[in-house]
Amino acid sequence: MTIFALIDCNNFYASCERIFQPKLANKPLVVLSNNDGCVIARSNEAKTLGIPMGAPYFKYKNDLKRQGVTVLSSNYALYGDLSNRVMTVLSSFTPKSEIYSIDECFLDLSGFDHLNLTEYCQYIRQCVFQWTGIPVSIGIGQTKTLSKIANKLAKKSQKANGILDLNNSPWLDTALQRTKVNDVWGIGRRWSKMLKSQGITTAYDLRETTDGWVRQKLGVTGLRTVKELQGLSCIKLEDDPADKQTVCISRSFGNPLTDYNSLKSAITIFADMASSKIRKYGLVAGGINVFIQTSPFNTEIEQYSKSITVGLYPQTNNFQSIHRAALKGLDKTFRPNICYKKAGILLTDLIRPKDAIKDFFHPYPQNNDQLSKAYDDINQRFGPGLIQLGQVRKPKTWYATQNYKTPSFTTRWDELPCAK
DNA sequence: TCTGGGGTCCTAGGACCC
DNA sequence: TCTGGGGTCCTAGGACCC
Repeated sequence: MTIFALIDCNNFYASCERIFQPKLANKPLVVLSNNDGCVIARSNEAKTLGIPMGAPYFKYKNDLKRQGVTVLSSNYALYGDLSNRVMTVLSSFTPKSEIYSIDECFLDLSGFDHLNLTEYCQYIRQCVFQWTGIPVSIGIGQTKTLSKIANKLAKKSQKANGILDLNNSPWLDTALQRTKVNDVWGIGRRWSKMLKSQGITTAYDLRETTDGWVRQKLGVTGLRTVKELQGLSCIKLEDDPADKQTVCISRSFGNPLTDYNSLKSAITIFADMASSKIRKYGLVAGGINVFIQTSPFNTEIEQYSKSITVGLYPQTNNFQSIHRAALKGLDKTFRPNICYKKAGILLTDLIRPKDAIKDFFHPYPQNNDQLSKAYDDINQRFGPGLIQLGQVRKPKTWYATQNYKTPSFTTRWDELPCAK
């Protein structure tokens, strides 16, 4: 029998910001998305004030000010670094673990049941807090889905003190009854709406449905979720993460773009970022998808959205080849006199170069050639974007400022915190 | 004025094969 | 008038996750 623990960092981005600004402790705090567009993280105090997830900042700006909420732009360098630290600590407690997202990690606790799991997890929790400053909650269950539910309840309950073990627990049914169906991992907005219309409102109700009905209404994915609720583990621990299949770089523009050259400049930067990313993974791409679109929120203007795929053959991660293909894609999607609000590129069909089909007439897939490597090294050493292909480095006019960003405390020498 | 970014998996339908 | 059966591959779109 398997036993899973799900460790989830409490209000992760907000907690990261508080480490270096202790004065923010116990005060309402929100973190905004790129371009300071909308709220993507909230401290408990901000949640209590009723600020919803995804709230557009411009609509809530005055509210937030009035209520004394601290507003910060997102600082991914900081969050990424602290995430690595938390994951490193967690991986030392069990031989098998899976990093599930920037702030979540599954541990396989099978074989640990001679211990009191609540006490063991309490110890893990204390270590993580002491060594990284990040508070976490831990849920334990016989399947990943049940450990998710346990985690959610552990966060809510004062009594739980951050840990809830639903493995062989007499409280399992009660826990499922107290979990709304839309809070079940794998049940999103559409499905919960449909389920509620059928009188299925809790995780407990969902667990009691018949297989055939679920299979018909929710497909094999939904059936898997129901089986997991029943205690049958269907979603395994992925402790050896598979290579990525796609890598995407996209941004919304602070100010919409209409001219070809601005768009070209943006797409060039996206292509550079994406190719650099797959070089880091040691992968080559077999295709690139370029997409540009207007704002779906602006109903006044003509809507336009277009994406196009350009094949890369032989597969490559060379920055010039990917740049060339990206611009070819842009030429095919671009139409003049349109207000573009968002653009991006997607590198697809990613493979390891050794897995490429050998071709008598074409060279071996290009992987980390000297020029690309020099390019990465320079940008790594002097800061991203120092050199760019085919354009003079200039301010990104299309990128609105992040007005409330804290320093990259842990990843840049010139932004280290200073003790006075 | 101002609404994130990056992923995965599944399914349905069309093109094409023998 | 009558028009098989079985399969693969690809793509677009829809669902979900954080």
